[in-house]
Amino acid sequence: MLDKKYNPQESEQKWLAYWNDNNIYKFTPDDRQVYSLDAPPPTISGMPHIGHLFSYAQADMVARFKRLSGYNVFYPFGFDDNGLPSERLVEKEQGKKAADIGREAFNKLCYDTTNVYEAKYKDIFGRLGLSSDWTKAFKTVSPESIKISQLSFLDLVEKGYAYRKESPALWCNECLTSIAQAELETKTIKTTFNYVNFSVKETGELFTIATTRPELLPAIVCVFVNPKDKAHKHLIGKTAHIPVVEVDVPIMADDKVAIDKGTGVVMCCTFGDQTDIEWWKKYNLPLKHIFTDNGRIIDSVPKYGGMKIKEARRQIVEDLKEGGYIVKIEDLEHEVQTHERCGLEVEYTVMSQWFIDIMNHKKDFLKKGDEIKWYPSHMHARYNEWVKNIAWDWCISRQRYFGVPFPVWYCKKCGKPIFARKEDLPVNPLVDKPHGKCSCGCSEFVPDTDVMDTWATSSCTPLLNMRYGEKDNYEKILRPMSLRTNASEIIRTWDFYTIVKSFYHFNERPWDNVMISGYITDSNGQKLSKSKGNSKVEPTELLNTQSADVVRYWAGSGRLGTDIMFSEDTLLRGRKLVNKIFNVSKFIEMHLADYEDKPFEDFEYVDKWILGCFDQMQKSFVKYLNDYEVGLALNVLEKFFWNFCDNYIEIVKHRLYRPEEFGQKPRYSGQKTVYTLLYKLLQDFSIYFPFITEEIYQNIYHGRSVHLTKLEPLKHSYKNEKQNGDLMVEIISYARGEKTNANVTLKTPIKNLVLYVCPELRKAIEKSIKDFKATLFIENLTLSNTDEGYKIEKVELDLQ
RNA sequence: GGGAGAUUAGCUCAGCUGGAAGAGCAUCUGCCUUACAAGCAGGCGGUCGUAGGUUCGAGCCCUACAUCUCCCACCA
Repeated sequence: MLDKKYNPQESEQKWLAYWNDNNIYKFTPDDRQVYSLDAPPPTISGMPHIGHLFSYAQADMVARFKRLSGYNVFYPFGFDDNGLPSERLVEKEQGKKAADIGREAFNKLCYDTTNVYEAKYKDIFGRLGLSSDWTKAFKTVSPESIKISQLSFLDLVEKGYAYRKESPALWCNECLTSIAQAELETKTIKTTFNYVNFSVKETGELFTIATTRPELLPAIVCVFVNPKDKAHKHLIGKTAHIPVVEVDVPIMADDKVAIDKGTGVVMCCTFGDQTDIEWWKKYNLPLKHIFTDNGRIIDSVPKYGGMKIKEARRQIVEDLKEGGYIVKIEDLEHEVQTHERCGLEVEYTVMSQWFIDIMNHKKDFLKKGDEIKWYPSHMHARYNEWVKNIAWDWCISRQRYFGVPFPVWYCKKCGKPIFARKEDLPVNPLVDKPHGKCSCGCSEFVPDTDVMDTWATSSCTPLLNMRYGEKDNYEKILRPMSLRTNASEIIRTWDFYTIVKSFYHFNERPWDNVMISGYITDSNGQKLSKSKGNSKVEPTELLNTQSADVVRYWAGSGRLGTDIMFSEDTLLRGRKLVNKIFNVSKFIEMHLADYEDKPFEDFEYVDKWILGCFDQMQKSFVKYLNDYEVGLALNVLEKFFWNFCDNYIEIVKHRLYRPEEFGQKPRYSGQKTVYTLLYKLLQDFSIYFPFITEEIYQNIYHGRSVHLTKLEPLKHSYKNEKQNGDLMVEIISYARGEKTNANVTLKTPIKNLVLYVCPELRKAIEKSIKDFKATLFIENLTLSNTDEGYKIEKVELDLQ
């Protein structure tokens, strides 16, 4: 028996335990077709926010739909707990930098800290009702994951897609590591545009250069002008003298210089930006690297050596002013590249690092992208845009501690790398020794002290899921996986890198489908994020005050890929819906006390009408879900459900209550209808509300779990009753309106109802005459004929 | 500057391959009706961002513009 009132907090705990104890979501391969989800392992960089609930709940809805559709659903959960995000969390909590704590101690802190947070994540996502197989949960920093990441790396080395090179790289002075292009974030900052006079050594002529980075004056290796620039082309071939630092550099020509930008003369430093690197390579310019790894000017630079970058900037401007070289200084707001993990401006450095080839295979990555179905489809354009515009190979070396180590040592004598043997993985080169000698005969080695980029590991999630390289693996069933789910911000990282790896390892797409969710925005329409501090409600608080089912209602509303506002209104709507589901179930349960399910087809007219409505709804419900449109599917389901409650139940209740008046068979027809439809409604709603539907299902249908049932269409589509049934409801609605307008209760009898109806509608009403009269409390009904539709001639209320 | 999306009722959002503008919230009016007052029945409320175009017919298709959001590129 269902309780008088539903207690979500109690019930949700109960079913969580039940699902867990009975392995309801456990994945075991069998003869069913597998549907596999590659859901994002959340980055462990702090507590999750409600945006996480949103996108993970949507993925779960798909998993649940596929399970109900008869697939054997593979839906593991993972934690992305290695790399910079976790390191920064620990540094923040400790109030110390990794380098000050020391590698070993720091790594231990990272393990401990991420464990604590993972338990919290697991608790929150569990409570949200994710139907994940937690026994298949993975961590990207576990020995198994390290092994697979290293194996993946070695495979790329073998195939020639990973290479080590001394090369310019993006460098973060705050995190003390190199980073990849995908980790950049643009930020608008206020700065100054400094117009500085340089002179031509040969003629003494002055010309002006505009720069936002005067501290780079000591790093200038060349000055460029556009060969078509009439004002400056005569400078080409001459020598520029740089004031203050007193250095001479050549003046050269390049088409890339924009004549109308700044002064039309550009200083080329090593390195101030991407173009500098291009020119440096193109013209084989000398290298003047003037920054230290922690953001200072190197000591060998006279006067400015040892200063912090910004300090040096101020000082150089001062010195330029003093020497009379500054023409003017303008305030400027412009966009700079910052590191997404810390928000600080990035610099460039030159060092030996591991790269994965991106630039030579862009076309292949685009092609693989074309083979994947993107939902919503315009997200494909975002992917294409990123791949087309990417300018660097993927630098995967990070000069950090907590992550997957490179299974590589370098020969002390000749510097040649020696790789770990695959059978020895996972290895830690700092502890383990390589197998054998270098080809030069030397047997002394230096370990690679770097760790891999976070994305180098998380791009392995399909590999982790299939247990790549293991004997007893899932390659057969998970190549490719069915669905990747994530928010749009990581298309360029997680999605892209996963495609890269899948292409290099298997020459195939990693998944058949990608489902991209939108963002949660605050009441001003701005994306919720920790850095903006506009995420006010905590997930736990939300789940406690609203119940998981209601939170999921909110998460499941709206169109796929569309941003959604955090809205109390939507939560209220969810609360009402969940409440209604419980109440109508209670009503139905009450009328099923003596019900015995047996084959029966001779339904009453109104019963066929509602069955037909359901059938029609169910078709579009399934269609939407097959397109991953969980929100639109919920819309049609919800609409049907309220029609079921407010119209059908109101009609059938008289028949259910009073068999002596209506007869046993019509009552059974009603019972069979509500029994059948409630079951199907519970199935449909179970995708969104796994808890309350289980509660009701267990009380009325007594199966193992509603989540292990199978969606099946009705035997018939009951199309014939749809149109005239709808018209009858219209008439009922009109008559109710008359009662409401008269300020009387809906139980007020109608003394006389006079209708003109078309022949088809007349038949319908006559077939359901008892239901019709009972619903409106009609004492006398007069039906007259008309050609088309109906006309309500008279509604005479009994106002006694 | 490049790419993507959005713009529909006071608010939050649906609106399918073009065919008489929808829901919830809010607001107003009734109603304790043998599941539900966290309910039920009704009412008010919209030049579908602007301007053109295609069409018998446009919220939907095309063009331009405006505003907002997201992603990218711009450190000269």
